[in-house]
Amino acid sequence: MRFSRMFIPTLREVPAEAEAISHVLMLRAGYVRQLAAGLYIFLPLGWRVINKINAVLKEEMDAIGAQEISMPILHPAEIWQQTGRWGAIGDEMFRLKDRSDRDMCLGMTHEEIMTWLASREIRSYRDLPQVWYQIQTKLRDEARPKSGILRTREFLMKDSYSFDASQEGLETNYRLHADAYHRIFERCGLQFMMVQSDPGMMGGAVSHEFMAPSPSGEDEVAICGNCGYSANVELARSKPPQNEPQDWELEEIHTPEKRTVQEVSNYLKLPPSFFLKSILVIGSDGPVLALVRGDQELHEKKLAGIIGDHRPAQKAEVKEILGVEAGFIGPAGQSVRMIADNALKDGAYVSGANKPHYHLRGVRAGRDFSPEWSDIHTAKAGDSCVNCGNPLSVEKVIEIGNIFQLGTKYSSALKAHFLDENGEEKPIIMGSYGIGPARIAAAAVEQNHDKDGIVWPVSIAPFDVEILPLNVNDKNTVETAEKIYTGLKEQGLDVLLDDREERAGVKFKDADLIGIPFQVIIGEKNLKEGLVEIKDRKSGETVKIKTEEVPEAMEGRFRS
RNA sequence: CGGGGCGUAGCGCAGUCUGGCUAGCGCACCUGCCUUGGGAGCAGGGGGUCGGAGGUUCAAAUCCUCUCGCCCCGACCA
Repeated sequence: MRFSRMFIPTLREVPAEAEAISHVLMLRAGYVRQLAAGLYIFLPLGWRVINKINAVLKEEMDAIGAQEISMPILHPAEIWQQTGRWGAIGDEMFRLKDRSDRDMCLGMTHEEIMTWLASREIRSYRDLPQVWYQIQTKLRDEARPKSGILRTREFLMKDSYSFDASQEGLETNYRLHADAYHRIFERCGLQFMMVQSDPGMMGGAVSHEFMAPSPSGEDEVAICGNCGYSANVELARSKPPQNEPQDWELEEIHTPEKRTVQEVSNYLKLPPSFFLKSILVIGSDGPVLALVRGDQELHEKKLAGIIGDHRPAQKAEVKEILGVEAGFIGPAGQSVRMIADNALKDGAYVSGANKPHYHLRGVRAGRDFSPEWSDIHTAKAGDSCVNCGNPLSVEKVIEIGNIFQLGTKYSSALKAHFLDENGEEKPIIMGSYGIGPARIAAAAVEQNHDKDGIVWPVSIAPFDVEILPLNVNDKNTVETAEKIYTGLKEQGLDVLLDDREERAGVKFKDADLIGIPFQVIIGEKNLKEGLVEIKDRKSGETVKIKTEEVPEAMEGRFRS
């Protein structure tokens, strides 16, 4: 491809709207343009990257026996109503009506439609297993699209769905997908990890996420460097550092106007970890007092996993339900439902005394209050691993893929049944598996760039080699460039020839910005000695070689 | 949806508080000359409903009201 004829609108300056590094670089290097919030155009370079990623996806999916199909994006509401998601999903679903006033929606995922197909076509255990996938557009009316192509309202997704006759079959397909995902992300040159995740509204019991560490990531994972435990902080369990044992007698302490843990902590000169934080929430079955240690944060989702949807109590409600104003509440003597974090099982604590301007020192679980126990705090760096005790670290990550064991949630709802060996009718056991190609691209840029621009992993770069004839008015330079260009193409490489009539500096800057892995630099002076340079974009290393050695040198770089 | 910021040429911005000449600067773009190893130089040139609507005023990019859009933080996120 000739640079002069390819649409590569590079920018010298950073567009004001871009914040995330991948966003800035992909705009500047001419890979994408924004149409509206969360809607992106992929320009020729960007689309080449996506296609390279998709090719890897297809190879690896085909390799585990998955079959590519294509589903509509426009869906009838009826099927979504049958699984209950028409009602369960809120504003995030794009909804519309067709000309005959029939409710429709735009597909945000395809469990429903895939299961609908299975329900009509699969009759017998002999038809199973099946694994179907597609690489296709999803639409979600995100509350807040952000970070360029990391979170958009319309995006491509490789989604696959497995259909099995048994749990063992599901587990096999789940493992096959996990293995394929490892190969995919490795081939795409990403640093990544597989972590336990919360299945959320997808339903099902087991799920994992594939996470690429990056400061632009929206998620956080807790990682144990010792035993390998890793999980999204949404469900990561941890043990906060233990307190020194105290032999406090139960005693009321006057704490005038001191309400928050921080205030009382300063006042009593006692670290927050010796406090017991009481948080009253209102659930669907009434008020619940959540108890966490003073240095920990309550995790809403973990609590929701136990009591369901809930909201914080208002000040008036606190007084009405517990008989004391907020800031001085504590578990001792209260009779509402209590859920306490495991960290509070041992030791003595300071809590509110349920009496204005007083706190209680020496409160002990079992003696002074008897809650239900669970892990409801947010895991944070420095907490200990629940498996091995090693300190956990917490990292920001981009979610690049996920896998779910769905079970029979969708097959039961849509009557996707099969007859087993005994002639018994059973729901198909399903799994679903997703990867976002654009997120792979963005994560690759986040993880591979320098001050000059993008440094693409070879496997997903838009081109393998860029040729830079520095002076296109020099006949010898042009002829050499053309010869090398033709030769490399014949070798099967994707080659970009910067044939523009630009000064050398401009070509160097653009080449580094665009980030193609190798540059062949053709300058007049070297050429007089029959030499050209090959630059490795990643290391910055340059070697001079004879013109006729270029094909061999490039072959060597791509053979490995 | 809550909080904050921004909207002036393709991009980056100044001008807005304190209304007043023909709306300005850098880059990009076009023409010519020149130059060709890290975003050159000189000369000339094109490009603007100042996000939109309404209002105040002799006069509005600037003040007022409404509205649309984009970004960031939070909530949300199948």
